[in-house]
Amino acid sequence: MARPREFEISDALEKAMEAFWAKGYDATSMVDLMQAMNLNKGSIYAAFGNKHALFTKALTQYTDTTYARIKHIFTSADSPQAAMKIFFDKMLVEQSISTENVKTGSLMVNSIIELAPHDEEAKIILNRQVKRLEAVFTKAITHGQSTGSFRSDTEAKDMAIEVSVFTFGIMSYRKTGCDITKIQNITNNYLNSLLA
Amino acid sequence: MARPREFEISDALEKAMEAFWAKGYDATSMVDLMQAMNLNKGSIYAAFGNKHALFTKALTQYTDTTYARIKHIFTSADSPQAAMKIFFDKMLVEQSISTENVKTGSLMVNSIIELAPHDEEAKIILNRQVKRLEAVFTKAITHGQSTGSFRSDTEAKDMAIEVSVFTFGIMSYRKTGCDITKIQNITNNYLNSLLA
DNA sequence: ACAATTATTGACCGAACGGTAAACAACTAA
DNA sequence: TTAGTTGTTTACCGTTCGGTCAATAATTGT
Repeated sequence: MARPREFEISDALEKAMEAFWAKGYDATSMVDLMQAMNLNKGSIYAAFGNKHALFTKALTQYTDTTYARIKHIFTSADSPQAAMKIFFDKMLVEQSISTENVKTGSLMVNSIIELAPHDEEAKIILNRQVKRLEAVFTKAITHGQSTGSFRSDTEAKDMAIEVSVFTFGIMSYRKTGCDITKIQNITNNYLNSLLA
Repeated sequence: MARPREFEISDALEKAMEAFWAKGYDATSMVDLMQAMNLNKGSIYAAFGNKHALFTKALTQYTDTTYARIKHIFTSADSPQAAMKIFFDKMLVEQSISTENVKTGSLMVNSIIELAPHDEEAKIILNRQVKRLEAVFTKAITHGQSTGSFRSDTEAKDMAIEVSVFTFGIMSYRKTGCDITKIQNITNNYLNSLLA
């Protein structure tokens, strides 16, 4: 053994994630990251390799914890429509009550737009997240359709993708800085339109 | 009078816009722009001021021409629902058959996500575009509701915002590189769900 | 106590960044 | 023809970028 690390990897990744969330991958400099993580440049490189590797690790930690939280919502809620409502509510709150209000939108959607077209590694992580969230939606909608609470005029899988698309829309639209209560209203309308 | 400019301002802005569309504002360097516009650095600075001014001018030209095209669709179509269908179709095509397929998504949504939170000038241009597009939607939906073709259980204005949000969603979701026919399918479903 | 190992620190690197300016070229008015 | 004006070219500027490395600090096994 030797000198132990003075920080927790996952704490550092969390801080890095917040920095990337606030400014995007490109616009977040190593200096920004050093300040956000409260670490020297050398320590960051020793622990994570380089800026891109740091990003993919932070992004993976983010997608994994987010997926776990969403999955938990859908497995513990009383019904599919209750789960969907909680999901939308939490999603909106998560975007708003963060540090300094700089974390607007979703790191997933932000990163898809900035990086997916030309960053293969990021794309893999992000597409994986999209796919598994859609699987959660599909399962809930299928269940909801079988009990008659969800509309049955559309295949569950297609409806799940539509929910995904709508979610992406909310995440993007919120970045215009519009009133959150307006968005809550729109979201409630949309949710109701999914029900039978 | 003196030596005339050897290029057209709007042509140069169009080329700049394509470059910004492909890589985003930050990631597009002046060298990228010089190549895309086929202009020397000095000429660009003489004509447009600096990188940010070039961007806002290119963005304004883009939002203005796009708005004109969309407005034309809604004023010349046979009915509100026909207009909405043409709008969604055109929107999807515009994202796909561009040069080298690098222009994915929408410059408006891409820019909102990258810049709106911290770039006040860009935010003004973009919010203006969002607002006037929503006005077009609202007018069409109001008309559609009065003739009974659109659902009337939601206020036209709210439904217009929902359409806006859904459009944002499509623009973002497309960046995952998913199959466009899948998206067309989802979009058709969504459009039908707006009708009475 | 002391070697071995690993983390931290801070100075440093070349490259790329946005931006500037002087020299040159092309046009007009007189 | 020439003076005045403006566009184009190109070399150059300071700054910031991501990244490296040698020196130093902290810990463990023996």
